[in-house]
Parts: sequence; structure tokens; C-alpha cells
Amino acid sequence: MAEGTSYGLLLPPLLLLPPPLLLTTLLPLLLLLLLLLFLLAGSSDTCPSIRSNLSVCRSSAPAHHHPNHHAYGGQGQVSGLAPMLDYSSEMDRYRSSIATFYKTNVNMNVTNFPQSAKLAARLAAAAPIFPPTAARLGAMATAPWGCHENVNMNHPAAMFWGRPKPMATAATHHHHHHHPTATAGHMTSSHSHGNSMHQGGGVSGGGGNAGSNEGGGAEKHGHTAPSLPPTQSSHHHPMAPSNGNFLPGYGGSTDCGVMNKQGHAHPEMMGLSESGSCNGGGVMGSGFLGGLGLPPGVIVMAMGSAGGGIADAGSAFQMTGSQRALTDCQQHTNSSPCPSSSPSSSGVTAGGVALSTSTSSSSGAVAKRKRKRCGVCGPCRRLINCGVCSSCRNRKTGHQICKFRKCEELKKKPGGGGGVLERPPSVPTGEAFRWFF
DNA sequence: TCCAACGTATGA
DNA sequence: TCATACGTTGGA
Repeated sequence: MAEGTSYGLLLPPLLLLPPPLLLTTLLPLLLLLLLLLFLLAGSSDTCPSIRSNLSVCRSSAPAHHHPNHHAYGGQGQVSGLAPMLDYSSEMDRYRSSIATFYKTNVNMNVTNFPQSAKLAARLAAAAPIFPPTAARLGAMATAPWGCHENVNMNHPAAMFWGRPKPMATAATHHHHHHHPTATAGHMTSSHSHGNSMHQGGGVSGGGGNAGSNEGGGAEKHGHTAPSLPPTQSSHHHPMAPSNGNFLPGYGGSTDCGVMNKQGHAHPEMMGLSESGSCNGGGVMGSGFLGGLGLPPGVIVMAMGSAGGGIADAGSAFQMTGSQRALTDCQQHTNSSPCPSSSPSSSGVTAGGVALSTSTSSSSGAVAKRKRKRCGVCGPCRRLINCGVCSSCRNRKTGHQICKFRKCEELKKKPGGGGGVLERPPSVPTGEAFRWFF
């Protein structure tokens, strides 16, 4: 307080200055001095450290935020600084809340966006074929299989994630915490909520999985584990990460939206390259599909808005039943790769090519079984019809799959391999599926 | 050889 | 029963 006294000695001389000057120039200084005095006094008061004991100090006094009117706190508190300091603490709480929010709302997404969950499921099913993709998807979609958000959100789909709702909620919390007029009780309430959320988040780690079929199922696969970390990172903004499949205009996939049947995509989205740099003909070099390796056709609908946008009339791509077949097959847990062998087919096939029809031939019944898509070639990995090729345009009469989705193996003549396995050397059908099972 | 259309197997 | 898609055929 000795210093305080010295400051006080300076006041008398200052009072000799002309009133106008005193008011305009010195008054502010005086206020500052008072503030300093206050701080110094406060340092020895019940609040040795404003920062460290802020909460304690505040708890004992009304939450006055107007510095001019309450320069002196009843308990030696600096109301003017409190808001700033409080802001930091509030931000911390906010961050925690947000983190928890995303963890907790995964399930909510599924509930609110059934379709997203559906897409998530599809993606989950498809993921096995394209591990890298799965990883990306997981990251983006949220669910282990991409739709964590959709899945659990979107999954993505609409994996995929960035939905307005979550953000809005977060914003609400944020605002709530910053409300200048918030009272101690109010804050307490918020904290309570925050705590509950945290707890929920902790539980959601397990509960979320339980709640999300896709997500949970995906996690069963050992291979999916690696993709989990990315998934968590996806929590930040579900839709933000664009899925490789989509052009910038597309949001993430919350819905993880693999469009079911008539899902549409812009023509530009359709990547025709079979090489599909890891995207499977990836439309997008990088991004969601890119990494995912999801078929270019896969559309991961970003939760609400994005999905709606994608589905608009402008879209030219259509996802057809073939996808379903593919994904369904992938879902089979038995050892037989779906594409290459169907439960009912007596003839053993591999890579979509009949290995031998001798069995049926010998029986007299000509084995004219339809070959199935290999499921691993670029076209097969494409999930959406272009909508512009002759096959798509003449679907009713042509009965042909989109030319861009026509399996490379099926394009070859059935017996071309001389009866020998024509399975794509690089990607044995069995191997492809074994990645996940 | 390519393409369109038809027959038909397959799965939902 | 319907939608999808493979196999086949015939025309350009």
C-alpha cells in the first residue's frame, strides 16, 4: 500500500490544473490510477491472483460487466477485466462442449437423418473394398466407416458431417457462455449442461458405437481401426472435408450419402478414369473419395443441405441397384466373395468370370449363368450411372448398365481365358473382400 | 467392330 | 412383380 500512498500524493498538485484540462486529460489518468490502486489492493486481498481466483472472486459478487460504473468491486474485484479473463475460461468450456457435442451427437444424426444412416451403412459396406477410402470416409463421415457423423451423423455420409445443426448448437452454447448478463446461476446451469455433455461424450465413445449399427459394425473389422483416428478429427466439421467424389460444391457426406437409387450427381463428378488413383476412378483426386477409394459414383451427402443439393434435378448420375448388389455382397460375412460367387450359383466363378461350368454342363443344364461384376475394377467401383450414355438413356429398352460402370471383366468374352481363372491378377476378388473380413 | 434392342437371370 | 443388368442377336 506504500505505493498507493505515493500515488495519492500526486493528486493534490494535479488538482491545481484548470478544470477543463483536468476533466479532459487527467480524468482518464485518474481513473487508470484508481484502477491500478485497485489492482494493487486486490493483490493483497482475498483474490491474490485475479486470474487464478477469478471464479472464486466472481462467485462472491454480482456479475457486473460495466467497468465504468463498477470500477471498484465490492470485494476488490475488477469488473472491467473480469469479462476478458472470463472469456478465456469460457472459451475453454466452449471447446470442451463442442468436442463433446460432436461425440454425443453422432447418434442424434442417425436419428434425425435416417437416410444418412442408410448411406452410412452403404458406405460401411463398400468401405471394405476400398480400405484407404474407408479410412478417409471414416474421417470425413465421422463414423468409422465414414459416416461417423451420419453414421453417427453421416455417417458422411453426409460422412458425412458439417451440418448446420451441430454448429448452430455449438454457437448457442458459445453465446450462452458469453452472455454479459449471465448470472452465476445461469452459468452454473450451463456448466451443468456442459458436464453432462462431457459425460455423454465419454460414454458416447462406446454408446455411440452401440447406437450406430454401421459404426459399430465397421469397428468390428480389424482393418477399420486404423481409420478411426482420422474419424475423430472429422468431428471438427462434418461437411467441411470434401469427399473426393464431390466437386467443391458438394458438402461432405454426412449422409454419407451414398445415394440409394436415384441419387444424382453432377456430370462433372463422374470420374471416368479407371485407374482411379485410389479413388476408384476417383472423381476427385484428393478428398474424401480420393482417399476413400470410393467409387466415383458414391455420393456422400452432407447431412441435410448438401444432400438436398445433390439430389436436385440437375444431377445426371444415378446410382442403381448394381450398387446395392455390390454392397450387399460385400456385406456377406462368409468366405465367398460376393461378386464372384452367388449362393445359388453352382458354377464357381472368380473375378466375375466363370471358372468352370462343367458341373452344370454335365447335368445337361446349360450353364448360362450370368457373370457377375468383379467389383474391383474401375467401372465396378463406380456407383453412379452417368445418366448420359446410351445405356443410361435407354435403360428401359437397353437393359444395360451404364457404360461407365460396365465391369471390365464382363466386357471380355466369357471363355476368353480358356476356362482358366481370369480373376484380375492385381486384385483377386477374394483378396479384395478379405481386406475386411 | 460397335451399338442398340431384346431375352432373361437375378435379387429385392 | 419390378428393377437391374448380363448375354445374345442383328443392323450399321
